[in-house]
Amino acid sequence: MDSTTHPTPARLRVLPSWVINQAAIAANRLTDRALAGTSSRRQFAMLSALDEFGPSSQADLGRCTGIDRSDVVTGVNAMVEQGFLQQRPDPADGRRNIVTLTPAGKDHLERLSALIADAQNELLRALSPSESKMIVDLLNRVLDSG
Amino acid sequence: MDSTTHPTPARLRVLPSWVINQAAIAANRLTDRALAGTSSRRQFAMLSALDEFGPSSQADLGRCTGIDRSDVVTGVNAMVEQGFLQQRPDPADGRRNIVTLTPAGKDHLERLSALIADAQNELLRALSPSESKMIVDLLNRVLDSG
DNA sequence: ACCGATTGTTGGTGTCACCATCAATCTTGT
DNA sequence: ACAAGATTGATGGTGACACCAACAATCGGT
Repeated sequence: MDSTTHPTPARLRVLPSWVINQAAIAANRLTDRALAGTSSRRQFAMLSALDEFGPSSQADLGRCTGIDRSDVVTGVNAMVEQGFLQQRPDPADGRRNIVTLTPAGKDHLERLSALIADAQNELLRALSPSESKMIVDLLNRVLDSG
Repeated sequence: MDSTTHPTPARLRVLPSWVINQAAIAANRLTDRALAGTSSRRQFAMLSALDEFGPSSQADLGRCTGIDRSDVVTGVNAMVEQGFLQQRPDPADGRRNIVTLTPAGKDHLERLSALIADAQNELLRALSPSESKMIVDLLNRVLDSG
C-alpha cells in the first residue's frame, strides 16, 4: 500500500452505515468547532425545540429532540444557570418542570444558529443546493421509518 | 405540547449536520446490535482494508479507514490475540509493523459482512434501492470534499 | 384506594474521536 | 556524512456522547 494515498476500502465506501457515520464525524467536528466556547449541539437542539414549541416539560423536550431524560437535566441546569432558560414547577402536574426560553436564550439561539449555518456550508460545499436538500429529505425518511 | 407526539423542531429537521448525526446514531445502534458479541465496527473496517489492500502497516491501516493510530493499536492487538491478524516487523523499515489478514480473519470478515448487510436493510427499509445508492453517492462526495 | 405509568434526578457504563507525548527509526537537505 | 525533521508504534488521557438502571414523588385509570 502506498503511504501517500489513502483509498477507502470499497466494502466501506458502499456501506450506508459506514458512510453515514463518517459523514456524521465530519459534521460533528465542524459544528463542534463552530460552537466552541458557546454551547453544545445538545443545548442547541433544546433551544430550538423550546423556540418552536414554546414552554415544555423536560421529558417532552427530550422526546422531541431524541435526547435522554437524564441528559436533558444536565443541559437544562447549565442553561438555567446561564440565564437562557427558566425552570418552574408545573402547577397542574407536580412531577413536571416547565422549562421556558428567556429572551437572552432566544438571542443565544440565533447566535448559535448563525455559527451552525456556516458549518453546514462547509460540510456540504461539494453539493448543489438541490443535492443538499435531497440528502436531508432522504435521511429524514430514514429517521421517520425508525 | 402533546406528550404523546414528538415532532422534531423544523430547525433541526432541516439542518444537515443534525439529520446526518441522527441517522448515524440509528445506523450505529443497528450495526452494533448486529455485531454484538463478535467484533466492533472499527475492527470490521480494519479487516475490510486488509482484505482489499493486502498486508499493511498500522499507520496506513489507520489512514485508509479514518481511525487514529492509537486506536488501531487496540484493534490490532485484540485481533492478533483472536488469530484474525498476524503482526510482524517490516524488514525494510524498523518502525513499522506489517499486519496481515489470516484465513481465520478472512472467514470472520465474511461473517461480520453478512451480519452488517442485514442491518443495512433494516436501516434503509424506507428507501428504494436507487434512493439508497443516491444517499451513499451523495455522502461519499461530501466525504471526498473534506 | 390501588396499580401502573410517568417525571425529574442521580449515578454510572461503554464507546468513540481525538490529542499529547515518547523513544525508535527513517528521510531530507546541505 | 551529518544534523534536522518527519514518521511509526505505543501509552495514557480527555471530553462528549448515547444509553441504562434505579429511585422517590406524583399522576391516571379502574
